[in-house]
Amino acid sequence: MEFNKHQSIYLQIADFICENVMTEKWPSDEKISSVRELAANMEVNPNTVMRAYSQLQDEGIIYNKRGIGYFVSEGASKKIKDMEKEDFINNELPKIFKKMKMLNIKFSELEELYNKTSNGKTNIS
Amino acid sequence: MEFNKHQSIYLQIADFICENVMTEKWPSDEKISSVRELAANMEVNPNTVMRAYSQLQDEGIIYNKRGIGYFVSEGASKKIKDMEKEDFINNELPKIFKKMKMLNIKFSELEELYNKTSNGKTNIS
Amino acid sequence: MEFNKHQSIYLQIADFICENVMTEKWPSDEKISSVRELAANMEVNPNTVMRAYSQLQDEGIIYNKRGIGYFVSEGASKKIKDMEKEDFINNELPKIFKKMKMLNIKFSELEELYNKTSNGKTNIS
Amino acid sequence: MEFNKHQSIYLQIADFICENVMTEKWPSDEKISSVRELAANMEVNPNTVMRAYSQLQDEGIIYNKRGIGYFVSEGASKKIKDMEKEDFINNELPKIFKKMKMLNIKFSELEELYNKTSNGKTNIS
DNA sequence: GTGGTCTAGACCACC
DNA sequence: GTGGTCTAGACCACA
Repeated sequence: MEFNKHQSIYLQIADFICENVMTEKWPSDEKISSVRELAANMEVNPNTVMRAYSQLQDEGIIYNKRGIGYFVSEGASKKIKDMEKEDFINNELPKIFKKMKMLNIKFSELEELYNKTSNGKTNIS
Repeated sequence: MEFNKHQSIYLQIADFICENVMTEKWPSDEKISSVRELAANMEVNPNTVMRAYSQLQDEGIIYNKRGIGYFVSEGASKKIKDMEKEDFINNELPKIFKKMKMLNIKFSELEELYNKTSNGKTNIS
Repeated sequence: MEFNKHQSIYLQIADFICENVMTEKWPSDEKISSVRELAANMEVNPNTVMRAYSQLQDEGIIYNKRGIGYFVSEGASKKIKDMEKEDFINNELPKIFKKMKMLNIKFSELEELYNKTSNGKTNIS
Repeated sequence: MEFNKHQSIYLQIADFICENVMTEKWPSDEKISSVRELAANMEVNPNTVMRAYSQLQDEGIIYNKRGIGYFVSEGASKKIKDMEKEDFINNELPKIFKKMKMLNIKFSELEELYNKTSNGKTNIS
């Protein structure tokens, strides 16, 4: 895994896990990789993975069975989706729209770009 | 000036300058505040301002006349706009669209939100 | 390490590193001294070393693994050589030749001097 | 006049004057531009020109007649030539040769480059 | 342990 | 007056 240098690694790992949970690639009550295993895969210090897991546990996304490992919480997928959606609409979108105005990007251009990126992936729908 | 604690001060100063240059509030060849002066205004250490100035000089946004001060470069406004636009389209938008898909937000919803935020500013005036 | 007073210390440190990289005394992906360690060795403030490292990182000569340290970039040796060679041929040589003309030094004299300095090192060994 | 940003302006002005003296474009006992005049031409602070003149006066390259102006000293041309030649041979050349070795530039390449730059300018001689 | 940022204060060369 | 560099020492986030 490659890391963006402008964000801490543990947050990027947490995001990576969230994505897998949200898309239900890792469904509820599934055991996720052990700290050491994931650390080895990602070529990262186990402490760093641990920190990501702790944070997700605090947020209720995953839970821990002592001596066994970490598991995806019931309803975690929906929970993440709701949180992210709220953040997206209330915090991110306003910034995006503001930036578009500053850069003189019209909404119609956005539509064009959206259609371009969608093509080839979402045929027929 | 108030600073966001999640980004370094010198970068926020650089952004602040970029905004003034981009909007041409500070036109080409205009002298900008001296290091010490800006530092005093912002209640910040001169070294911190210096760091912002140095970076902007490296990027060609401002230039220095020795013993006199820093000045806005020719064409800096356009340069910043181009850089930001490129970054927006190539880096930010793909992330946004990806997120929208994950969150099942349709483009039509985006349009709605856009129109909402635009109202009150662009109507009748 | 002793520093020349006509050039800033951080630049001399950067040059020192470049030399070690160029001659491949420090090969690719080798970890270089930590900021504090080098600062202690050179009896210099860590900030000063940091500044040298930052600049070299901007130039792509070294890279950073967070929390671990700085490493020599892939191909840095060749990169430095190319940069220096280009500078030598395009910027330094023209000045040298111009000076020679002004001082009425013929190319044959240069050759003589070159052979003199080479002697003692390349003869018989 | 355009100034190199890596050397102080007053030194570049001094060099400029030396060149004119050395090539005898400005012969002995010729009056040179007044401080103000040169400063205006070069778009530079008069203090900066003054500093260059002072240094050249200290070195005996020019002399001052109070109330009248600065003049080129007797034998200044030869004097400069001798100083520069000595410096060139004893200080600059060794550095140049050292650099050539580091960059694997052979003397024959130097010869080639020399012949290239000389052509077109020194025809027939 | 690592780097990264910031402060306070100093000194210098230069304009 | 301007910028540029350096020091000493602090604090923080991160691995």
